[in-house]
Amino acid sequence: MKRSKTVHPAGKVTLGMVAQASGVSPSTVSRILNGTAVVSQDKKDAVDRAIAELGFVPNPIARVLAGGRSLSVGVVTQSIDSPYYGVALRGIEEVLDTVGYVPLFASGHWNAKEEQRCIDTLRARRVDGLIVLTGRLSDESLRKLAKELPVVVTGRTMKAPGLYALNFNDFEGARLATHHLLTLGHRQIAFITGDPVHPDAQERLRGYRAALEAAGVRYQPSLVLPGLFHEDSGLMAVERLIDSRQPFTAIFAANDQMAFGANLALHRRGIRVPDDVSIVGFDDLAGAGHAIPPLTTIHQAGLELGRCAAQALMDLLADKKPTAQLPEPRLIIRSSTRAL
Amino acid sequence: MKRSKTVHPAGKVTLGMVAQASGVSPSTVSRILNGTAVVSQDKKDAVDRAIAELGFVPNPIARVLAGGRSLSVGVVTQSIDSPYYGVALRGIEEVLDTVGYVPLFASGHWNAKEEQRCIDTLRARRVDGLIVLTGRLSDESLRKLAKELPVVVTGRTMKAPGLYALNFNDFEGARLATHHLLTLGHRQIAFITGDPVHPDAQERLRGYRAALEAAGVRYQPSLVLPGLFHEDSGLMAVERLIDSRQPFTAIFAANDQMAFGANLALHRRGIRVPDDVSIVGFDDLAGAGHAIPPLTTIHQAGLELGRCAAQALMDLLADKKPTAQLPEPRLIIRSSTRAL
DNA sequence: TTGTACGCGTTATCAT
DNA sequence: ATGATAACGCGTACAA
Repeated sequence: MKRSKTVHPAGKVTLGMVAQASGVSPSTVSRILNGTAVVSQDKKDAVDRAIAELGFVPNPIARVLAGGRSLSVGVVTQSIDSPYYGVALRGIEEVLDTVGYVPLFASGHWNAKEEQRCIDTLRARRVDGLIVLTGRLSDESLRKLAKELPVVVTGRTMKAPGLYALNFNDFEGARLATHHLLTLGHRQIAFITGDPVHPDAQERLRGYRAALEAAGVRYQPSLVLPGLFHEDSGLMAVERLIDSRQPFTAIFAANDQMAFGANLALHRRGIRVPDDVSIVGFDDLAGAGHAIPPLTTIHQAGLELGRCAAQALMDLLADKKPTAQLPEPRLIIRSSTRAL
Repeated sequence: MKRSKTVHPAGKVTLGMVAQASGVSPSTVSRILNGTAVVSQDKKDAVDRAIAELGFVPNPIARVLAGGRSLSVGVVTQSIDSPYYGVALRGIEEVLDTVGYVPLFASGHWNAKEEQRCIDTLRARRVDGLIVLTGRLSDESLRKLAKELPVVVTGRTMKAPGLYALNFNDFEGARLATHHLLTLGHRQIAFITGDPVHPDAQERLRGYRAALEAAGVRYQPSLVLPGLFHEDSGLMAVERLIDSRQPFTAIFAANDQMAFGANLALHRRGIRVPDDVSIVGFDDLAGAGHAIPPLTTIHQAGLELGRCAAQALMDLLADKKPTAQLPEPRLIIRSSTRAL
């Protein structure tokens, strides 16, 4: 058996060469490649063979310039190294890969202007669709965008033609977390909020209050501390809380990073977790299970988020109605909480 | 004052239109855009004005098809959500952004075949250069690759035309870590290795042994536990160590993730850190400072790695000799180590 | 069902 | 210094 020639990695072999080698016209090759029209079986076989022989790989650049699909989708994330969105990117990559699509990532850094720039760059590269992971863009600009190309957005609830929104049930997650603490007998539960400009942060606060109310526990504003979703803000919040001499037996942090910070603040003051105070986080980051103590938290499947978003976008691109749904938040009980 | 027209995000305005509007030929516009040749000031002014008026944005797709630069560079990382390489990606993004380049990320999952696929995909998209973050590709294939386009590779030491290699001093980092423990009076220092197929892992083992030797402490194979660079392997290594009843007062883990796992294993057995045993990690991940206790570790600037790699590639692309150098490893003393 | 001819937006080459 | 022209590799009317 003769082996076929070495595949040229950069794709020096052109569609035209394939056409020539198989004795058909370039259009026919193109049609076979894209399934644009019916082609007789024998020509198709000849072309397939030529493609294999020559190691032909379509040039995506030429393809898109000629008006075809780029088989790429733009992903606007906030920070390429975000501990939470990172796994979502992996989920996206995973499903795109199975259908021959390629993700193009760009970071908006929680800044509407930058996000818009990312989108412009991505569109200039002719992505077929766009996934926007949360961010600060207005619903309005997203709506407009969706008129130009399919868009999947996470972290909000909205409806628009050409757009699919995927949102977590932050309210329910926070309710679950607080309810867990309540069940353990805690009554003085501090809450470290996220940056209030995030709708998520507001929803989580609502969930906290709802759980309190349902249990007949009075809501105490002095127990809610402003946070910014990062470790240091959680740490400082707890230091302030301790200094305020406001008694508390548990802390619910609006995300794991702040829970880690809170945990450290407690540790520094010699307060034991969970013996003296319980902590629950939110997100279930990769590190949560290996923290000391392992953190009880709300699992917010980032991986699922990515997968669902990608799947929904593929549906949109195929003119199918997306049906992907995020799983409901789940309480993961580990070792940072215990009965009073 | 009349405002200029709304910028068309997708770039419907073409170079040809700009040429027409400013009364010059397309070639002249192109020349001005790329600085390819000298153009008279008045024509340049006219063109610049037209560009601004029309909100013209060059189409990168057409640009590259026509044989120009794509102003994009491919980055093959191992996992898009790697806690360590993630920040390197940020570093890359950061410097590319300042010079108008765009990164295209692809994940090789520590698999030479997949890495090669990534490279092919990236090259098909006509990236101007390539950054390969460590990985399993052979030096040989990298060398060949570098003949086709500029390549920057991290995690190995090699020289080849068109290629620039950037490597950490893993040996010195490990030596530093071990030496720190030795200085604190520890003599029975366990070492959790990384996956031995990584050259890094071998270097770190060498550094550990060298420090021991320099201090006149006997190397005990029973104190070195195989690990796989992730938390669970660190955890299991320590469980095995404890069960072996081999006495030890300190642990040096070849990366932070394994150190976290080790820490958890100790915690589960009621062994206190650093009171009973000291731990030092390697990498200085984002979470290391907020671990309980905050982890003493070797700082291996991932951000710098990314920045240097990007800078070196930009140099290569500009036909300049890259000079970027990684900073030497630094010992970060936090709270997981203490004198015996 | 298949082929021809043209266009996508830009850059390189060759004139001038 | 500037312009005309021909690629770049593919998709798609349109014609056959």
